[in-house]
Parts: sequence; C-alpha cells; structure tokens
Amino acid sequence: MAVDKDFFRGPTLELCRRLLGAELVHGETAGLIVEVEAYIGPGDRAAHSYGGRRTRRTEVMFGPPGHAYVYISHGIHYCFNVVSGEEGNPEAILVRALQPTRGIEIMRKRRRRRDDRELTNGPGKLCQALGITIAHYGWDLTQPPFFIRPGRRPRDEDIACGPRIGIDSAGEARDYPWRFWIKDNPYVSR
DNA sequence: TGTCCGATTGGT
DNA sequence: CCAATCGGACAG
Repeated sequence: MAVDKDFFRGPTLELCRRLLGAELVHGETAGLIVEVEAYIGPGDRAAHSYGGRRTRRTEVMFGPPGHAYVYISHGIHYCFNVVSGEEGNPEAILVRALQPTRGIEIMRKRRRRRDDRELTNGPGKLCQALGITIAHYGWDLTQPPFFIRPGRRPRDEDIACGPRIGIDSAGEARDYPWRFWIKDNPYVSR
C-alpha cells in the first residue's frame, strides 16, 4: 500500500524523480504527483534551512526523511514538502502540483472552481484540495491516513526540469534546475 | 496579462 | 521592519 521508509532514502534530486507519478493520499482524497522542487540544505539560498537555520519551523527537516514539512505561505496558504536527504541534512521537496485521482467531489467542494485543473495545480491549492494544514507538520508519510503510494514512474524522457518558481532573490540558487515536472501534464502549475 | 492584496512567520 | 517555496479578484 504505502511506500516503505527506504523509498525516501538517497539523494534528494533522485527522490524528486521517484516522486513523480507516485500518489499522495490524504483520507478520501488523492492525486498523482506531477511537479516538485528540491530545496537542498545549508548551501541553498532559497531553502528555509539555508545556512543551517534551525528553528521550530525548520526543525523537521533535520530529522529522518519521509516526514511532512508543512509551512504557512504569505499568511494564508499552506505548502507541503517531503523531508528528504540523510538525517541531520535539512533537505526537502516541495510538492507543487497533483493530478487528482480520488475524492474529486470533495476537492471541488473545498476549492469551488469551474475548471478541475484549478483544484491542485499549485502548492497552496493542493493543500486546500486535500485538506492538508499545519496540523500535519511532522507526520510520517508511510502510514495512513496521510501517505505516499508508489506509482508508475515516468520515463526519463517524459520528465522535464528547470529553475524553481518564485525565488528570484536567491542569488546563484535562483537558476538551479531543481524543479521537475511531467511533460505536457495539464495539472502542472503556471 | 498585470497588479494588487490578504494576514502570518521568521530573520535582520 | 519586511520579505516570503502563493492564490484570488479584478482591470484592461
């Protein structure tokens, strides 16, 4: 059913590719992961854990991989990340978009949009659609009701990568090609 | 397409 | 103080 703990081990950029096509499940709602971004620890100016910042917010990233890092964005939205990398290295992967697979009626109620693509094509949108909040901070993603299920991994030629979104004041890090998405998938953000 | 604003948290 | 891993509304 859910992935094993080992699924989350290994380099963060490799886990990014492994997450594409996997299913993120919360309760009765779920979707295939179609877009992610890596935020890699102390050396990444765009990461909340840049320079080794260790606060109540970033604490979970210092723990073992496979847990949820949820934070509040601009005061009103939630963003969901998967903690990655070795324990002690504060790394995480932001899930930016999903393709709904289950509970789409629930998502429509929560989101109230005309176009179903607007349900989960952004990091704050997908949290609202799946009911993910700050209360899920630190949760273990190998256990129901909140977990990741392995799926069909896309072929490498069906995966695209490029610079991350919304971080234009991060110096060199701005151009790192650490955003990954499934080519031509209609649920990818932007 | 562009711009503006909400309303919270952490860092300087 | 102010920028931030964003989304929605509305002008044009």
